[in-house]
Formats: sequence, structure tokens, C-alpha cells
Amino acid sequence: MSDDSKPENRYDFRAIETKWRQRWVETDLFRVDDTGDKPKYYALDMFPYPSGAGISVGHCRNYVPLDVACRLKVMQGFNVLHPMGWDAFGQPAENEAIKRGRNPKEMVPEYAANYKRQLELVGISYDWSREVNSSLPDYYKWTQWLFLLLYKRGLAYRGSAAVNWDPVDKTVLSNEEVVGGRGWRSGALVEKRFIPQWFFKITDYADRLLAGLDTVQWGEGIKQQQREWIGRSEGADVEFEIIGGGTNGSANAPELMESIHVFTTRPDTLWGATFMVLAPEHPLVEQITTPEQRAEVAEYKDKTQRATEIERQSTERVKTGVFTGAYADNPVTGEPIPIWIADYVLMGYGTGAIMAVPAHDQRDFEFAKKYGIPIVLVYKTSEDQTADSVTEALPTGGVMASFQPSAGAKAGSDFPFAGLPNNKETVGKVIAWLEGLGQEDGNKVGKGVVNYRLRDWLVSRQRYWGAPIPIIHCENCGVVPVPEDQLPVLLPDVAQYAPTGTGESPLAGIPEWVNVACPTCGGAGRRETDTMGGTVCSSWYYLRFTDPHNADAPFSEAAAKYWAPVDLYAGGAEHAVSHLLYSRFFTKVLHDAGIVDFEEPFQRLRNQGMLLAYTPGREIKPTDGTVLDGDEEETDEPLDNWKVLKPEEKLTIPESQWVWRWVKMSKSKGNVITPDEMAEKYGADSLRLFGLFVAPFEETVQWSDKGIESAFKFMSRVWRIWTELRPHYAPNWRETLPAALPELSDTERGLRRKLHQTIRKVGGDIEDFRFNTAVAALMELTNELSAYRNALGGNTPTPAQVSLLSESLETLPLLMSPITPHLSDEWWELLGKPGSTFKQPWPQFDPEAAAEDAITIVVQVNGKMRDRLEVPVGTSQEEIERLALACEKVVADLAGGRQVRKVISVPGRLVNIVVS
RNA sequence: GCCCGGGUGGUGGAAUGGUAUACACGAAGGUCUUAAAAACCUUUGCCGCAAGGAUUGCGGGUUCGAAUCCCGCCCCGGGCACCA
Repeated sequence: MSDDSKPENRYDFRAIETKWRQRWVETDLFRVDDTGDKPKYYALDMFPYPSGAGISVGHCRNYVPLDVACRLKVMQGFNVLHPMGWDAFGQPAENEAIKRGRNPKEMVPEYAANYKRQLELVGISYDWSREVNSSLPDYYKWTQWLFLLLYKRGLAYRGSAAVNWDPVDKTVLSNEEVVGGRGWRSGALVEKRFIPQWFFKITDYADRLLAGLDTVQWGEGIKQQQREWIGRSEGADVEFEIIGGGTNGSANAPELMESIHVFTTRPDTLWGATFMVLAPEHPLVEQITTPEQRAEVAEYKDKTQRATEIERQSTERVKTGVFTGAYADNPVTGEPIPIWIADYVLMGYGTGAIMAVPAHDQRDFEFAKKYGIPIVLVYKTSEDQTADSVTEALPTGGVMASFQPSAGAKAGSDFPFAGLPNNKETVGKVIAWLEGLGQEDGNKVGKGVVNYRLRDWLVSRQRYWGAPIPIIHCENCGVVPVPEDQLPVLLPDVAQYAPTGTGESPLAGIPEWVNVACPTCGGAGRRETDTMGGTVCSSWYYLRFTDPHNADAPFSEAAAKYWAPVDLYAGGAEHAVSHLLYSRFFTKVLHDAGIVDFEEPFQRLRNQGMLLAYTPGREIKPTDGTVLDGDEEETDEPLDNWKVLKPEEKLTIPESQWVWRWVKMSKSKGNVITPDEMAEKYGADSLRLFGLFVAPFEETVQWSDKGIESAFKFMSRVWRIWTELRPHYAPNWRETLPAALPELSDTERGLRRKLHQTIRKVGGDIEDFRFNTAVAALMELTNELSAYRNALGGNTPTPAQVSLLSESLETLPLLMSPITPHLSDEWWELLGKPGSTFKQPWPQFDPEAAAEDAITIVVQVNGKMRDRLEVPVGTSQEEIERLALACEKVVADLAGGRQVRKVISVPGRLVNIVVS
């Protein structure tokens, strides 16, 4: 049937794709403007860090599907913003530059150019005139401007925060560079050091960040992760006075006495609080520890600080702690209760101190049992239940016991809670009661508060490759923001990019950059030498794309108003909390500053699945060091007892000993397949089609060469079929088709029906991100066209058949255009049409043509399929039921006196006969 | 332990209350060819010669009808983890 000897019958994807790639660039096809009467649509990929390795076919799993969605939107008449840029600041680029001994300012643009080349290679429709690079001054000027905006709004502040200090390399490490408590290069145990650093006050927005989640179309899983990260919990802040303890060697001990605030979600169990626990790092520990306990406390503190990481990973956590010698006053019972320190209380959550209620909290229970601390039941499940009889904490159930306040108690003498159930309502009543106590001296015992797990956002990095923080420290004026007209604070060149041995950024080593006059008083000032972490740059980039070359503002309000917010955002689920939360925070700040008119940056979010490659590795023993060798591109934990083979190991270890596993495709694992080699071998269109067809967008995919071969096979096949039918194309088919319709055979009407059903399905599936079924629909249509071509044989088609074929020949390139744009444009040209399918309207779906003229009705007996009926559309329900009951198989089932009890009809689908 | 996904033929997957296995891979047979490849055609989830039967991780439930909804359990992947 086919004849590949004719050159035009061969699918010469190299010639086709090279030609159209060039032509799209020459005609500036993907350029968009902020004007016109079309509705806008903003679709965005998470912008990548351009690594030296270039993109892998894994990246195509992200960029190609969004490109398909964009191309469809353009054809549907939207003005589509589809930009791309580079998340160029940050550690990966810095580490790469250090490793290669290169200047990141030169290296990053080279890598970016390579990325751009590869993205053009696979035919992504980016408007490159809007390319941004977060490491260029024209971009980071505005990152700095936004820092100052937050500073002015009281949302940027300097606080003390711990960094990971590598005592051997004498550098600050990021969390990613700490593996198993050790520095990734030196292998030395990492220490905590506290230094002043800059924070953004994201916690002020905790409730709004929570509420906003209900207004966006994101996956429930991602929303849930953000909710948990924010970690809102309602409870009470309760104050405990310290009534004895260490004098700290000072004579005026009473003045040192303070109170301890705790956060508790269970203030209703206050009567059962028989001790308190402070985190070992709690600042009050020094003050309250008695001289006798000092040595023991110091030892415990030291032990927790050094051994935390190791112990956490080793044994099951046994509760340990040390008594400080101090006591606090339980405000409702008046009893003195001992104050302990223990590492199960975390400094970073709540107030770093808890009231411990062993009767109703399992951790407190274990601790009390171990150290012989009394247990008092607040809730009892039976009248005569005693603390000695319980073997574990009772967090739920029971009713409240009766408590008589002792003489020393602050609380009022009445106790209105006896008999109340253990539930949220009771907690509320107790909080209200606590708030009413001690109001005379203005000192409430407790008050209802909301606590969040969310911490303020640490933006300082003691690193070179980032946007300098636009702050000057003046001896006289303190912290002074750099005036806006002096922005950007340019990142200077340095001799050495690696972190310094002092823990400061390399910028601190350039006196001529650091020393400046104070903008306020003119006195001696020092520039802030910390830079901003990469997540700051990426928290607003989506807005820069709306107006990427604006020299007077981060973006014009008009451009942002026209384009933003982003209608469709696509990227990896690994950003579920960090980037996606920070961008939302920035957007709310900009909203409050009156700069943007919306509060949520990303209306619809889709997360693509990972791409796995079958990768050789070797078994490792648990003792076989897990210290990484530093050239890891990503920092995935090594899989339990297995490690990827290094290139040299592939030579030394015989293949029979290789252990294969599916792991994420990445440069560090040596399993990357690049789009370059695939495009060379099969073409970009085949690569696009394969990535879409192989699995649903969100699903993890196992890469196989077989898969792309099958995509290529389809491309060759559809090319051949279309090419063989093309001689029958008549451009005037729209005029001739109406008259031709009555002449068509059933088969031919069936082909036309399939065509219009496919128009409907492909459009709908792409909008729903169901690319795999859209491709399947195109394959089905191709199969029908193929069958029709075979049926036609060498016969000359009638004029009616020409009209029919012409409609298909012209529609197919348009239907395939979003998915295989190069092929589609080549076909378009072969039909004698100018321009690109990209600028053509999406085909109109004709409901009449798509309608079936016969339907299959399934006949069931008691829900079991018995027969099928082919009936013409429009057959009455009564007629269908009569036919169903007359079916041979139904009649057989009804034999033996079984009675028809009910007949259920679903129009157009089935008849279910319920028999006794 | 908690949270979020998921479990359907030999394989990737389709079907989200109404014909389970679309589409594709793989496999088998055929046509063409000196031959091979490619292409094209046919068959192909399981048991059974067949009629027919069982079947969507396991067990129960709701329903005329469940892969789909509900309850309990098992397994796999991902995330968080002493959160007071």
C-alpha cells in the first residue's frame, strides 16, 4: 500500500523541524502584546535554574504539556502570555562556578543560552522577548526594591538565627549541604552558631495564607501540605511564676525571678500540670538552675546540642531530662511544680516551654513515670479511677473531676467545671474563665491565643551569588535602608566566590564595597554583606514577565492588571511549601501596598510527575559511608542500601553485579537522556507526543526507548496516510460539502462523525490536562482514516468523497498543531496555505456531524450483561424495553417462572431487568 | 505514627455510578520481499474444545447496577515527624 521510495512519502522530520524552527524565529511567531480585544491567558512554568547539564527529557514532561495547553488557548482566540526565564541566583550556580573555577556572571548566561536552544529545539512557544534572568542587575534591582518595600512595611527585620557551621571547612552550610548531621564535603559534625540575620515576617500573614487556599484551584494534597506547614492551632498562653531556684550567683535574686509562658492546646488540663519542661536551649535555663543542679544541667545541654542528629537517627527516642532545681507555681492549684529541661521540648515551637500533664499526654506520662513525678487525673472515666491505675495517658474521654483550690492559688475559689466532658467546648469554657482571672492586677493567668508552626522566613545567606541586601549599618543611625535612587546595589566582582573562613559572605572581604557613607548622616557606614536567598528572587518573577524591561518599576501596574494573576501554573510538587507559600505571601504584601489588585498569584496549579530512568547501582552496607562526594547536582538522600554506580565503577564492577533500580533522571546519577539526542533520532514532535501519551501528566513515568519508538511509528504512519490522501484535497470543500453529505455512505458518515468527535475530545482533554487520552483520540482518528484509505484503494474518489477527505485533510493539521506543531505547519504549507497553524482558529466542532445515528443499548438481567441492542437514535423508551424483554437471552433467563419485578432504563445506555 | 497519592491484562495505561481492559507496547500468524527490515492485514487479558464462567490488592456494606461511593485491612510511592 505504501511506497517509501517516493521521497514525499518519507517522514523527513529533520528537514521539517529545522525549517519550521527557523521560520518561527524569523517571523517572531510567539511574540505577544498587552493589547487587543482578545481575552488574556497567562500560563507559566516554574522557571528553572539553568544547570550546565542542559535539560533532560524529564524537563519536557513539564514544559511540553503546558506548551500544548498554551497553543490550544492561542488557537481558541486567547491572548496568551507564555514566558520563560532563569532562576539564576543561588547555590547550585555558585557551587558549579566554584567547582569549575568560573565567574558565575559569565557562566550562567552561557548555560541559559543552552537551555534556550534546547527549549527551541523541542518547539516550545515561548515569547523570548520577555526572557528574564534573576541574576542580572535590571532584575535584582527590583528584588532589592521589594526588600525595601517589606522593610518599610515593617515586614523585614533583623533577628538572631542559627546557621549550620562546618568547623573544618569553616563555612556556613545550607540544610541541603548537611547530610546526617555532617558537612557534605568535610564530613565534620556540624555545629549550630547564632548570628544576626534578616527575616521576612510571613507569620503576620498566616491566617490569610490559610484562608486564600480555599480560593484557588490547586490539588488537595498541596493545599493540605501548606495548611500543615502553617500549622494553626488554638489554645491558651498560660503564665507560671517561678517561685524558687538558682540565684545565678547574684545577691538580688528576686529581681531575676521571672515567669514562664507556655502555649497549650489543653488549658482545661491545667489542674493536672504536675511539672514543667523547658527546651534545653531556653534562655531562662541559665537563670533558674540551682547551684546544685548546675553541673548536671550543663552536661545535659551539651549532650543534646552535640548528639541530637545522631540520636534522632539511631534508637527509638527515650524521654530524657534533668531537673533544674527550680519550681513554678501552678496558677490554679497553687502547688509548686518542678521545672525540668528535656529535649522533647523544642525551642522552635510555641514558647519553648510546656506545662506537662502526665495524665493526659503520653510523652508527659512516660516522662513522669520515669522520673517519679506525681500524676493527677483531670478527667476520669469512672468516679473511683485513680492515677495509679492508668497505664497510659488519657488524651480523650472521661468527665472532669472536682478540684478545690488550695489557699495559695491565684484562681478564684469557685470551680465550675466538674462533670464537664473532655471536649473542645470545655476547653473554650476554661479559656474564658482563665481570662477572667487576676484582672484586678492587670495580669491575666491565661488568655486564648492562636499558635502557628510557621516560622518567619529567613532570607539572609552568607553567600556570594545572590542579590545584595540593600541595607547600610551606620554607627550613628543603626540600620539604614539604601535610598531607592541608589538601587541597584550591584554585586561586585570578587577574587574568591567560595564562602570565607569567617562565616561571613565573601562580600565582607571587599573593603571598598563594604565601606560607604551613611545615606542619612554621611558618617561611616558598612554595607550589609549577606545576600538574599534564591527564593526571594523567585517569589515575584511571575510579575516581572508582565513587563520585563521596565526600568522605572518592577512592573507597571497596568501590565500586571492586564496579565496577572497567573491563570495556569505548572511545576514540580517539591515546591509545595517553600516557593508556593513565599510567592503567595509576596503577592499579599503587594496587594496591601496597593500595587496589585489580587491576593493569590496562581489560580490553577498542576504538578507534573517525575521521570524515572532504569539505573545501574550497587548494594552498599550500612557502614559504607553515606558522605556524598560533593559533585551531586541534587541532594536526594541515597536510597537505603543502594547507590548509583559512578562512571569509573561501571568499568571496574562487572555488569553481572549491577543492581538496577528506577530512580529520578538527573545528571548526578548519570542516567540523563537529553532531548538533543532524542530529537536527532526521532524528531521533536515524536518526543513531544511520547511524553504526553505515555502516562497522565501527574503520574510518575518510567522512561523507555521503546515508548518513543512507538511515538515515532505513529508519526511516520500518520504522515504517510495524510500524504497519500493529499492529492485528493480540494480547498473549496466548505462550499461543496453540504451538497455532498447526502451522497455519503454509512462508513463515510462514520469517518466524518469520528472527525468531529475527535475535535471535541482533543480540545476538552487538553484543557483538562488529559494529554494521554487526547493523543489516543488522534490515534483512533488516524486508524479510521487509514481504513478508509485502504477501502478507497487506487480508485479515483467521487466529488462527494473529495469534499469529505478535504475536510479531514485540513482539520487534522489543526488538531495536531498543539501537540506536533512542526508536522502540522509542514502539512499546512503542503495544502498551499500561508503562515502557521499556530495562528489558525481551532476547528469548529459540529454537534450534528458528531451525533451517532444508532446507539447500543446494553441489556442486563439483575445487573449482569446479557445482550446488546443496536437501535436507531430516537427509538422510544417503551420500544427499547419491549425489545430488551424479547431478547433471546432474557427470555431464557426468565424461564422457570421468574418474575420481572422492575425494569430500569437509562436513556441511551442500558436496560436493566430486575427479576425475582 | 500522622498526612497526601496510588494498587485494573505480559507491560504503559483507559473507563470516576451504567458494555471493565480504549489507545499503545509486547507476542503469535499472514501478505509483500531473493532475504531481512519497514509497511500492511488478522489474532491476542484469564479458565474452558465449547456453551459458559470468574475477574479491577483483600474482606464487608450501600445500590436495580460498584474499578468508581462508604467502612475495615494489606501492599507500594511521596511528604512530615517528640508540635505541647
